[in-house]
Amino acid sequence: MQKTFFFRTIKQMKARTRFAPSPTGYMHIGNLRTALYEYLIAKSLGGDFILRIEDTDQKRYVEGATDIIYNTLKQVHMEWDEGPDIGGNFGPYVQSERKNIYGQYAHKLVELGGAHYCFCKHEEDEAEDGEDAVPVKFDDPCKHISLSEAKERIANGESFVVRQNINKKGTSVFEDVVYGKIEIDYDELDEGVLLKSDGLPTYNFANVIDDHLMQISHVVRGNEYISSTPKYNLIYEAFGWEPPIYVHVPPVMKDAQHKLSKRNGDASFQDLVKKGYLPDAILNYIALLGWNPGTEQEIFSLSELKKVFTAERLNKSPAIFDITKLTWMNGYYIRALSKEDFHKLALPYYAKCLTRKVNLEFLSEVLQPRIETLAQIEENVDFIENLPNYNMALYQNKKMKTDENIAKVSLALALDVLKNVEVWSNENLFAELKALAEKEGLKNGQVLYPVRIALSGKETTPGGATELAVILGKIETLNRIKQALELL
RNA sequence: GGUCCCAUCGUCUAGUGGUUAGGACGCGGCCCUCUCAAGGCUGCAACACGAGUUCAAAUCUCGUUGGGAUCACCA
Repeated sequence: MQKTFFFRTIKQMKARTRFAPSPTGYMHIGNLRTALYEYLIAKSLGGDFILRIEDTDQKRYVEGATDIIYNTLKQVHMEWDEGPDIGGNFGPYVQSERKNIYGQYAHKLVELGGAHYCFCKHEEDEAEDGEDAVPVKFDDPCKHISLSEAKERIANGESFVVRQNINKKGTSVFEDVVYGKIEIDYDELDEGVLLKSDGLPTYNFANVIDDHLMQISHVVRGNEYISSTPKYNLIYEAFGWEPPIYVHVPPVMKDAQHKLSKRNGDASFQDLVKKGYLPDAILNYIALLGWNPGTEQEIFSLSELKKVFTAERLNKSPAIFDITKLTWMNGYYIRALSKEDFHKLALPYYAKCLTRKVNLEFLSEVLQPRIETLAQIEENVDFIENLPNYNMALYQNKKMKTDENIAKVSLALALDVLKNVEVWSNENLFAELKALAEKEGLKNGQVLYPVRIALSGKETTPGGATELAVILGKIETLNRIKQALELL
């Protein structure tokens, strides 16, 4: 008996957070960061992370959008403990399937005095009175309709909404984990619609009902919800429920004055992945946008984050998304990959631009430390497929002490040597050409530089002369040198 | 406009009354070097402004300025 009680208490105190995106077909970076923080709060406290789909706005529903949500979370390995696809004890996890629940609670809230029925006609597009338009607080005449009359009109089939009552005077105070104490006058709150005429709830109502019913302990959301939080508290209060712990997070910005947004054409998680960013790197980067561990460590795996994350170290001020730093971090992750893993990731990119048979394994080795996004592969390997038409002036290099004349001589010498090389490895080729330079009284660069140009036709290449030779293979290497000799 | 919130290098940030204001990205230089990278070393670079409290303020208070959010049958 005692034991059961103890267990139950623990269970009720368990941390439970929820990621509640609406299926708009776009995984916003800011949303993903919120999801991460929700996940980390739950997991750092040994709790559960719940996925809930907020589709109460049927106008915004996009086909296939939930798959994007599932796939994104899977790609970054944020596994959810309950959700539409896997179920759980607090389902359903899709708001449109919870319509009846909201209806019941909405009517109950009216009985409790926290809301009233409203029959006002909804103005679709209210005329804007120019820039001076000062929103006037809506004073709902329906608030004065008696409950019995309202019920009668509803019974007669009249269209209605349930609208919140704000009867309190004075100041609402609540505590937020990141912003601290927030005070807002009840006068500022408007009596918003809770249940729409289509019978579905607005976010303002659904989130309260769901968060309570699903026993969510920490509500994490954008700070744009701060000003309406007192309204939610009023609903909790009317029902006699305990409000959750609030964690409002600042937005992720594109620049000092604009949020990162789909509307501005800013990159979504999918876009970044498409551009060659690694999911792990993206996740690591956004974790640090508004949070820091208090140490100087910056590279974190998800499991490391679970260990060190605390919501108390979340920042209050907005953070600008810096693609340059993400790119650096992505490069770091690419370099940290095993040879094999990098090669696997590179393969699809090779397939897009290479048909020539070359040593792809070795190509991957030289490429790995040289690129910061997988998309940079293409620009680095283009010369392999087709030798570009290059200017002979490329053979001039002061530091290497070469020019067209020296190139002509050393390429001819190199050709003779390479023709007879049997072991076509980087080490061996380098040793052979170095020996050649020494024998001929040339500087290493006077041999190697022209060879590299002859093989690539480019000023900069991923790898030196002998590395390119290994990638291209013996036959193509000899061909390209012969070709260069003809041009010179 | 009312209300709420925010303010340290260009960017992400550390800092909770006494620091040469630290780190990371980026940028410059040097080393290494078969080009370019990677790696190592190094340099430049910030407390928005003004009062006040205090022996002492990036840190506390007030104001100013700047920015953001919110005021939907969207979330």
